[in-house]
Amino acid sequence: MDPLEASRCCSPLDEQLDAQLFRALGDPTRLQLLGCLAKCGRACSVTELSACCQVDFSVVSRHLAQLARAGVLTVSKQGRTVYYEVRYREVATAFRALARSLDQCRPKQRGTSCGC
Amino acid sequence: MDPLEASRCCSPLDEQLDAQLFRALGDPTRLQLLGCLAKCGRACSVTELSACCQVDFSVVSRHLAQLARAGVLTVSKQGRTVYYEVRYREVATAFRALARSLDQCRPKQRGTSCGC
DNA sequence: GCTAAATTTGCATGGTGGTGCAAGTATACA
DNA sequence: TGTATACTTGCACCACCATGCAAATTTAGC
Repeated sequence: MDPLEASRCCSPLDEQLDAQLFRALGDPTRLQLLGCLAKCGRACSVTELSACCQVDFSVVSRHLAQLARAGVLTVSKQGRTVYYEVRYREVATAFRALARSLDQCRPKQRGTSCGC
Repeated sequence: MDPLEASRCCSPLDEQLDAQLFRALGDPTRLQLLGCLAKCGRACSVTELSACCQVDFSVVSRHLAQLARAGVLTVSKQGRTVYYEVRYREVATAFRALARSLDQCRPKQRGTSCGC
C-alpha cells in the first residue's frame, strides 16, 4: 500500500493522534506541573502548584488552563480557590487506545498491514 | 501530600513525561505524516511521504528527522533513498508504560496516592 | 461595603518554530 | 565523467508562544 492511499484510509489513529493533546504536553513547565499533580494524587490549587515551578503565578494559571482544555486535567472551583486534578482514567485510557491502534497497524509476520 | 513534596518524590513518570517526544507529536503536519506512515505499515521514502501533505519537500524531510530524533521513527538509507518507519513496538510500549504509571499514581478508594 | 486573598486577563517582549526557496551533498546510471 | 534523482541544509520570514508585570475580577471574612 502506498502512503498516499494509506492517508485516505480511516483508522482510529486519525482521532487518537490529537495535536492539541500532544501540544499541551510538549512544554517542560507544563509537564512539570502535570508530573507534580499526578504524583500528588489529589486536586491542587493554583497557588499550591505554583510552588512547584519557578515561573510566574499567572503563567502557571495559563498552563493549567491549557492542560484542562486538552482534556488532561479537570477544574473545580470552591470559593475563590480553583482546583485542578489529573484525569487519570481518561488519559491512561487514551494512551492505551493509541498503543492498541499502533499495534493493529503494525505488520505481523507476512501479514497485510492494518485492516482499515 | 503537598504538590511541592510530590515534585521532589521520584516516579517513573519523571522520565516518561518526555517533552521532546510530545513536542514532536504536537504539530499537525508531523501527525499527518506519522498517521500516514503508521497506516501504511511499511518503511516509506521521503518522496512518497511528501505526497501525503501539502508542505514543501524540505519541510517533510525536517519533520521526519525530528520524529526520528524523538524516537518515533527509524531511519534506514538504501542507495540515495531514505526510508522512515514507525517504531511500533517501542512507541506503543512507551504509551502503555505511561498509562500504567498514571494508574499507579491514581488514588484508589481510601488509598494513599502513589507509593513513591 | 471594605479589604485581602485567589485567580484570570490584557499587554508587551523575546525567543522559538514551521515554512518555502535556493543551494549544496550524495548516489545511481549512462 | 557527467547528469539526473533523492535528500539535506542554509537562510530569511512570519507567526505563534512562553514569560513577566500590572490591572481587573471574583469571593471570603470582618
